Amino acid sequence: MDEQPRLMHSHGVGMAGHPGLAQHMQDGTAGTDGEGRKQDIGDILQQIMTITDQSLDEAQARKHALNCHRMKPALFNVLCEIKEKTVLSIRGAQEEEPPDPQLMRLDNMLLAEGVAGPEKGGGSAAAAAAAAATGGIGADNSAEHSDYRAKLSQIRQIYHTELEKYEQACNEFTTHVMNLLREQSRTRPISPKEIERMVGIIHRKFSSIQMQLKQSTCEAVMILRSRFLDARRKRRNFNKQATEILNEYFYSHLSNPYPSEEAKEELAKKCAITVSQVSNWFGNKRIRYKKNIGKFQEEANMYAARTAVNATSVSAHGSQANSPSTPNSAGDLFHYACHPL
DNA sequence: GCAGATGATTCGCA
DNA sequence: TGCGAATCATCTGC
Repeated sequence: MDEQPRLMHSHGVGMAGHPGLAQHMQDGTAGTDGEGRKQDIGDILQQIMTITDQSLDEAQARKHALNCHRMKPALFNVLCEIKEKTVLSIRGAQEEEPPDPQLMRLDNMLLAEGVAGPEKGGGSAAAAAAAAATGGIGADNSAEHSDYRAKLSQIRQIYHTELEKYEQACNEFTTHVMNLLREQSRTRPISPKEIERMVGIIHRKFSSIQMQLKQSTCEAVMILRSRFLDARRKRRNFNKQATEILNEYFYSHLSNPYPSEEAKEELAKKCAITVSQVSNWFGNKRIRYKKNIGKFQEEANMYAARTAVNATSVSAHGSQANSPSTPNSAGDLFHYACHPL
């Protein structure tokens, strides 16, 4: 390709509006007949304007004819001058933009969820975090986690495929435009900066498409996550044994039904539930007992009786265990019943 | 299907 | 941060 025409250089001042052309004409490189010159320039411009309407072969032939045209250098100089003026007016318009905060947020979120960046077990950390947030340890967790992981991995795969597609399309389009500009630089002045600017415009367009992709990926992850959390909300009643253990502790500590952290941990272990479930249970129990002592009286009596039997048998064996499930005394029940929460 | 029971969540307070 | 209170959502027995 001919590199020479692409160079933009300064020109003398002469004819108003087209000083380069004037100088060019004055130094004898152009024709002498004024009307003929106008006609020549009119022709050459017309050919440039219509070159894209022609077939490839026709266009190639025309391009060749244009490149060899005797008026081409003069026209090229004029275009160079017009261009310089235009460039001055647009200079500074393409300064480096700061990174888009929304894009940064999306990137961070995709990274945190394990969708973007290196694969970290397909978002198992996120699944674990979601599970931890609900305080559940259910036995069926692994199945739900694997389901969550599978779906997240699917989202990740789609995201990366689409991203790759966009990047490929962007590169192809950029190359195409650059080739076009190089080709056009044979007939009109195009500076490297201008090409750079055009590439920048293309990249910005494609990055806005990428942002949409990132946004919809984030939405998909959010929906998946909320569905996962909703699934965790499904409650299961504790088994009878667990309820017995919790009730025994509650009624044997009626004067102060607030288990310590250690006691909660021990109860959690015995009942095969989490500490937070123990806390929930005691919270619910206290409030419901307080609201309707009469209704719970029978239950309280039953556990009090059981407490008495246990205490007797324990004392008979000469040892007074102090485990959370070991009831204190029936006095507690009386005290609590008389002094409700 | 309905009412009551029950585990979980949320919010305000100390 | 733990608790009480209100509320939600689901389970369970009828």
